[in-house]
Amino acid sequence: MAPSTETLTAERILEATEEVLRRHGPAKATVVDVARALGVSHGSVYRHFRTKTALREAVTQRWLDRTCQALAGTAAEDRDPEARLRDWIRGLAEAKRRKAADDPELFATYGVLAGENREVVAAHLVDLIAQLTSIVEAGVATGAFTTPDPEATARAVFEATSSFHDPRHATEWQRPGIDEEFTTLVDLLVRGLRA
Amino acid sequence: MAPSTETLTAERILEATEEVLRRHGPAKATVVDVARALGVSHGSVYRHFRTKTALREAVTQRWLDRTCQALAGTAAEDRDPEARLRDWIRGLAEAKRRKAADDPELFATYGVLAGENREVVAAHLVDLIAQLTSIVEAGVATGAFTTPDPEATARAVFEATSSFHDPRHATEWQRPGIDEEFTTLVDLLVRGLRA
DNA sequence: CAGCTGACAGATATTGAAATCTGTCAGCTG
DNA sequence: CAGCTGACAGATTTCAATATCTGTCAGCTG
Repeated sequence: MAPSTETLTAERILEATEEVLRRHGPAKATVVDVARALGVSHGSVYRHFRTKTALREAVTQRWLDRTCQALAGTAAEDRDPEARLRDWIRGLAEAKRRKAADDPELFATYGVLAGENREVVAAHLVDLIAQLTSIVEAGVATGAFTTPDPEATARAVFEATSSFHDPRHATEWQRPGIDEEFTTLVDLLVRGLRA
Repeated sequence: MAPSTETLTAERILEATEEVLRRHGPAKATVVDVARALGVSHGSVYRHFRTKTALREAVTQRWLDRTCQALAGTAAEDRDPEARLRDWIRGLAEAKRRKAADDPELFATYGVLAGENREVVAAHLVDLIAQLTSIVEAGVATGAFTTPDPEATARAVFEATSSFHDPRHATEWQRPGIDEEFTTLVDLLVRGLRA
């Protein structure tokens, strides 16, 4: 790849890393490949990321943050909490399904990265559950929902729907009738939440 | 291992296969190992199982059937459906957790086998969901539960609790507070089921 | 002189030849 | 003669030599 005149930034390295991961897959993507894609020596990459592990961690976080930001809107809106809860969960499930369907190889690659970076994933889940908690709390405030512990309930709703958003279940997202199954489950959960 | 005077049966081969899998793990367990453990030539094993794949399938089914049978009792009892539903799900989750905790390596081995034998697993899930459906139907009959489609609802309850019984989530079964999370989720689901 | 390069040591991955395994079957054995 | 054996061909796995990669750093460059 042609050397660039632009400054070498962490962001540019992360972009190149994602591209290299897309091309080569998680097993064969090397720091040397990333440097080559940027037209620099691999030593320069190490100036921005201490280790290959740190680079992979950062690219994983970047990927997860994108999902988080897309949902933050729904979580912060000021309207019917029940509808927002439905929209939020559906948004999460559909975002994941779309990514898995659009580029299965890249999705599988990030599945591997997620497995390598449990702590980054854990922090991501904390973020997501915090968003969901805020919706449940809003529902309790309007009297739409009843629960002694909104945080625990939000976690329960999140786990209950995990087969529709956890990448480990991605192979099952193609079966027919999955939309009906999802709706049945969300209906059941919402009934359990209601006052 | 000393040659045995007993007749060589499919069941004896399956027992030996499980032992070999326990000792060597899924990657290194060979048909020759199984034959050696039984004191016969590997040709004899092929008299009972057409291929190594068929042998692994059979041993996987045997393993899954044991769980199924343990739960069939709870599903068939004649008492309060709500309590039975709670007991059944808890029984399923605890059986899996116990196996994972007692012999993590063997559990991981069967995780690999399950991944290799999706169809066997699918049939197992059909069985389990049928059991759960019979409990939900009993609840609808007594008026304890309300649902337009007991089978779909049973499936929803099964999927909702999958993070507590699906082996792919086994790494999370050690975290503290998991019992409370399980109880919170089952309470939520039961509330949704009630008339 | 801030940022980059490229040679280097140790760690990791690739490769291809040798060893082992799978699945078959003609013939042995009780 | 029903059931088992063991030699065999082709497929797969192992292993050790070879190549590549990671992470460092002294020195170059703009």
